[in-house]
Amino acid sequence: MHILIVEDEAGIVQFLQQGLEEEGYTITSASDGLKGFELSQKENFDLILLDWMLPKMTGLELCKSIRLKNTSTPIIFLTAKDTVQETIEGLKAGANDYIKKPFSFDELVERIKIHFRNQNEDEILTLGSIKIDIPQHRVLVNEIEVALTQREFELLTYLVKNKGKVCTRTQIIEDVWDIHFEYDTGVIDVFMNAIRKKLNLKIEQDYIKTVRGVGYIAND
Amino acid sequence: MHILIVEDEAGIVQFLQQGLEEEGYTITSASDGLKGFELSQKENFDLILLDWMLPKMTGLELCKSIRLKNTSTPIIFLTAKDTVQETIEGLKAGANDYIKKPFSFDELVERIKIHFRNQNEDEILTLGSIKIDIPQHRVLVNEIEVALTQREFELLTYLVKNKGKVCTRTQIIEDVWDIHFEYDTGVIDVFMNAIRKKLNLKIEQDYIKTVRGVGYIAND
DNA sequence: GCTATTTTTTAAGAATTGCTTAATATTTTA
DNA sequence: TAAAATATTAAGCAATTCTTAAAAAATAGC
Repeated sequence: MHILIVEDEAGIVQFLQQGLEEEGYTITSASDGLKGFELSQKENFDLILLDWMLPKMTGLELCKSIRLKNTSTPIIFLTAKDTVQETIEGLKAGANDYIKKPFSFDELVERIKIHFRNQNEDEILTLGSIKIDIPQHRVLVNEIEVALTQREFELLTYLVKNKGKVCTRTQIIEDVWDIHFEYDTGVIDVFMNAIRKKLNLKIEQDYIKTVRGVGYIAND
Repeated sequence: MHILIVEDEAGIVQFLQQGLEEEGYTITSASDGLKGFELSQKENFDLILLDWMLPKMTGLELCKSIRLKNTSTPIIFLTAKDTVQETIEGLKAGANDYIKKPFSFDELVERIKIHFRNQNEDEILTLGSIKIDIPQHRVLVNEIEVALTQREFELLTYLVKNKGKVCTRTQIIEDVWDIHFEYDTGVIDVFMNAIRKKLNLKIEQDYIKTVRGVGYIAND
């Protein structure tokens, strides 16, 4: 789990980083709002911790900017601005939680955990007769194991997690390949082909359909 | 959106119920932990508000019990137990937020809204008996799927998004085809024809009308 | 630390699908 | 009724996707 900390006071960053790394998180930090924004666009973070008062761009502006592009990554404010009005303003900007300084580190950790709780809940995904066992990293078709490589597994899992929704090629490149710039390539096609072959799916009638000009969609 | 309030002080229940109903929520309340548990199992609530000190079963026990069966419904504690230890205990029991009394009603509302934010992401447009499911990229006429190509889908969606307004040929070429110079062609006609055929629309009386000399208009 | 193996990516031709044009038919309006 | 606008159809062309093979990169074994 990768957390972005945007905070200008080095002492607080150090304290948070050390504590959260001990909890098993990977930390990246930015010392001003602009750097924070750039980082948030370049990488996929699982959660973002935000101070309010920041150089170059306030936490509030940063929060709103992030939300324009991405509505799902949890954002937690961690700030000395402690009035009810400010809290409400922060939440309205799209934050998921608002913690006032001084705060308890243990409470922060608990409040972070909330957002990761239901993530590995779906440990076994299904798509028709296909079972994806995430902890065991295995894929079964009609109870018979099929060996997939890492990327194949990730792509399939991504499609199944978004079952019923079209996944665009851009989204797939962003979320599965973690590439955040225009990238014209045929990798997706190659991997889709490999998955279909290994899982023995026919293009026309089967679980993963091509949506021409857009991407792919999984459906039982 | 249906909210369950489990709280024994009638005054608080009344205050919450009235305020939240004004916000457009449907409220059901229980005055002790046991009733709260039974209700939570009988009905599907979208969110649960929980006091800690309750007759028959404490909020903490109730929270844990609910979580044994259901991990997704958001639970918010609303309690006078205000120490860090208690907060952590509440969150560890599976709650999604922990608000201390006395609290600001406006902040409570904002914190409730957080949990409903990403719900109306699934955009479904309608035009009479036609449904356009954007995330699924599907079009249904009387619940029967009709296969449209990408351009057909975009054109139809554009017209339906501008339901009730005339879309001029120039606007359509600009917004759907992304062509920003004078362009004299019959493409639009060809696609309108294809859409009408596939959706089985009659020209004269149906949902998409031709506005001679201008463009087209959609209306239920 | 080098080699063998597996996995990922690139690239290129084949197949498919859908877009556009153009030619013709029909409808509307003056 | 003639002229203009829209509807309809079919065919060539363009773009996307599929498939395969081989190169590049990463991983594992010795």
